[in-house]
Amino acid sequence: MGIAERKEREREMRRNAIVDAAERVFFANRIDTATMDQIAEEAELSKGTLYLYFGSKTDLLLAIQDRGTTILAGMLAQVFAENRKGLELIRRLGELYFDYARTHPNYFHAELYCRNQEFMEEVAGSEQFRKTRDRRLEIIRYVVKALQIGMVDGSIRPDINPHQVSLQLYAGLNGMVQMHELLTVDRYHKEMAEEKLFDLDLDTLVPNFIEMLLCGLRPLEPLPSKN
Amino acid sequence: MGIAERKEREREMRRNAIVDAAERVFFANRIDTATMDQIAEEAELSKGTLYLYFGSKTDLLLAIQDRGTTILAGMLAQVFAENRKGLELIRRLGELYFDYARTHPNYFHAELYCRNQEFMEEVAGSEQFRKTRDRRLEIIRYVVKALQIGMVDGSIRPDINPHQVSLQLYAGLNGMVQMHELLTVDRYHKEMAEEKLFDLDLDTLVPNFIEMLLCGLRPLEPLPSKN
Amino acid sequence: MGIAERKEREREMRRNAIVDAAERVFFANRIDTATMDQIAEEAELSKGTLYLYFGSKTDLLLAIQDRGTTILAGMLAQVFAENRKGLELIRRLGELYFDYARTHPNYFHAELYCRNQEFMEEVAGSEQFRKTRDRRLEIIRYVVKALQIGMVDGSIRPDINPHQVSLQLYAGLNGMVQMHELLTVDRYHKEMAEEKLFDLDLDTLVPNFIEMLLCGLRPLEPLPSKN
Amino acid sequence: MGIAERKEREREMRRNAIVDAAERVFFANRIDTATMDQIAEEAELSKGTLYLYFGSKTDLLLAIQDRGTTILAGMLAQVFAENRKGLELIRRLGELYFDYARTHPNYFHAELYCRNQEFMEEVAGSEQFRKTRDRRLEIIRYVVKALQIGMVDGSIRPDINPHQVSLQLYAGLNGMVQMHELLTVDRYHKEMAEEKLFDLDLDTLVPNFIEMLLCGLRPLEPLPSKN
DNA sequence: TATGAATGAGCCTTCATTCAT
DNA sequence: TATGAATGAAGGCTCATTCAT
Repeated sequence: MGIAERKEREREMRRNAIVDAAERVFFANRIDTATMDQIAEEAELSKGTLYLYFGSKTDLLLAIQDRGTTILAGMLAQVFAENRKGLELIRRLGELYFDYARTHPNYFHAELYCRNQEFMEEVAGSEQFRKTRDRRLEIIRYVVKALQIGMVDGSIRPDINPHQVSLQLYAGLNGMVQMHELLTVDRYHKEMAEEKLFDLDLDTLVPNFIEMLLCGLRPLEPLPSKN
Repeated sequence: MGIAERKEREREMRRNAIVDAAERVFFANRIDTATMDQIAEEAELSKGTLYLYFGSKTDLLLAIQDRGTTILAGMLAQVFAENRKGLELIRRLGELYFDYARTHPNYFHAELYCRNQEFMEEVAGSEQFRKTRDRRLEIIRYVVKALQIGMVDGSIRPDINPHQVSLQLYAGLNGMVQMHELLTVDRYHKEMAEEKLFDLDLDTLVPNFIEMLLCGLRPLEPLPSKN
Repeated sequence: MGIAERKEREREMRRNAIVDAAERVFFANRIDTATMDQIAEEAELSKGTLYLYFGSKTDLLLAIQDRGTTILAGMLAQVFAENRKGLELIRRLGELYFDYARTHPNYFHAELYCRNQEFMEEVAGSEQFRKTRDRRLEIIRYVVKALQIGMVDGSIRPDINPHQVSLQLYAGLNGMVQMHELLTVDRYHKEMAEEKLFDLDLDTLVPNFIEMLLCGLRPLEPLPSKN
Repeated sequence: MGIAERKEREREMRRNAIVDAAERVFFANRIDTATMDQIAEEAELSKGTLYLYFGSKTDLLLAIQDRGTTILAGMLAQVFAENRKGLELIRRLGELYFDYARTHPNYFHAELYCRNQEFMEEVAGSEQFRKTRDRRLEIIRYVVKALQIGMVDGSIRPDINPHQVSLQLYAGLNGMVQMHELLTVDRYHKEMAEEKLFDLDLDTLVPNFIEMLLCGLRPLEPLPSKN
């Protein structure tokens, strides 16, 4: 018994070590220039061994993405521990997503890298992909859950489709955070921000956007209650 | 004189013919699998000639993106011809952006393909890039303009920073439309939509999102006016 | 003693089981695409164990070839049980070789696969190879034997060198049967046969060839006997 | 005009130079161990250039085979210049095939290497292959032609199917020459020959075999000559 | 201006074999 | 005896870009 378990444990550790090495390589430079040779060297393992644990370079990237998503899911899960109104939960989820993007820029960046038709077409069918996709859906389910809570406690309009809106919030916020990343990191957008082509405040850009989104969720008529 | 002009005209035509060919190739399959050989053959030109007109394969892609942006700018410009309130202009701009994505999926897709750190890092410094970037800013300036109009005519809250908000609207809507594209095209998201993992209506997803954004732009207190 | 014997017996059984598995894998697709991993899985054994019984992948193939040759030898041996003239024996041996190729195409094919300089160079020196080679010689000795019988009973020219001729018959027939296999199996030759590039009858091709060979074995002057 | 021709000529020369280099590499060691890197180095050309002229390593091998077949065809063609009876033509064709195998062992060896199901399956469909195959058929057509001549001039039985018999002669002789090559070159068969396991005379082995084949072609009735 | 032959670095993946346990 | 994780060399092929003509 113990022996099988130990083997399993060791295998898992090695798997993790490989992902660690892959992260270092993928994150060191541009993701698309990383090579399996580099990763093998970084992991102090032969290239063949890499393929013992991961079917392809892409699977490795997917595993990294998975780590990121797991971290994010962990952050979001805690929100529900506190007792809050639905709208407030939504705000917190949004803020945490932004926090995540800033505290784990590499993971966030890796996700962006993978989120395009070309990449997905290549990946479709991989086992690793299915796993990653499912974990991804979890994230959105948190939003659905928060919306439903809000619809019940009255902090959110009761006439919305929580599935539809969760996706809108997720997609919209994602676009905003992605833009924020580009403005922060990228030479081109940096210019735009710094050269004052536009008058921007990078610190409030995303939080304000979240507030903007929340406006659309609030119950339409606070007036009747006034009566 | 005439000679120089004719030469210039001819050069421009050939340039266009090359971009035409590049489009056909890039759009025929996955963008990332297109090769300069294919483009040269499609253009019935030698590979060397391609490099006489475009510094790199990337520049070619940028030129295509530029075409798309030009089309979009043309669509948006017309909005201002009509006499509307600022908020209404914003709505129209949003709707047109969505229209654009649906009626020119290839151009839209090309833009998405280019909007990532890896690609931009590679492109930075290219002449073509500067041109494309500027045209891109034009788009956002339309939003700024509409916001300013609205701030004056009272249809939009006066206490916003139009630069900041224009970017929020642009980025947020972009994220939403990108998601819409994935849901429409991609197997993975298609599943999500069709298998009813989520209860979605792809036709109203984006329009409703636009309305949600507008909520945040409306003047805060319609109440006083009621009194 | 009993223990040592049992162990030996068990070892032999396992060895056979491995060859069984190897056959299934080698014969399932193209011989050259089979891998030791596949064989190990098919044998429900670890790869390491395979190497406990066979020194190399090639040895495994050699063992398979050996099986084929053993089958063939068994078929040929029976010919001598019947009481026939030498020339008739030769005819029967030829026919049986053809029968063998048709009834055991996989074994025959494996032999062809191994019968080339490249393969043999790699194999030379292996124990398994020596064994296979010897069994192969057995086959030719049957031909020698039949020739000698015929030289005595007058059905075959007495002025031949039976060693030399046995090899000629073996090699010539082998070339013919190999061609027959290609014409039957291979797309390219199939074309040739079917598209009537050549007017061929695959059923009589080999038998007629055998008769052609027999012509050269018959005593030169049937005339004197006429007197 | 002249310019296009010169280019074409240069291209052909380079193509030839590449095949030259490929020959040197393929023939230096075992055919199956040659690599494109080696060939590129030998040709003092980049690997990429190789692929400009040949679609694959296999095509290169096919081109070499083609050279061999062309040489053989050239040798055989001359036979018909002389005025001979059909049977004599057949004998000459057989002798020349053997000559070819001895004077161009590398080409002959290359052909043997390619003549197996595995290789052909891989090659099927290649342009180069079609060319090679056609040239190969030419060879057999010479045999058909000689047979037909013999059937007319009475030196060959008139009741044969020349297509069928040509293939039998070709295949049979090929098997014999292949065996001769193995006996000459290969360690294993060499042993057999030298250790007197068999009493063989390598010099007469093939010629005698040809005579044996001819026996089957002669008109059935030498009887009339008795009159 | 136009050509297209040449480049050559680079890349992912495969697999027979070994060896510590 | 049996395992299976690890090896690592090998290998065919691609393609953006250059440059002599």
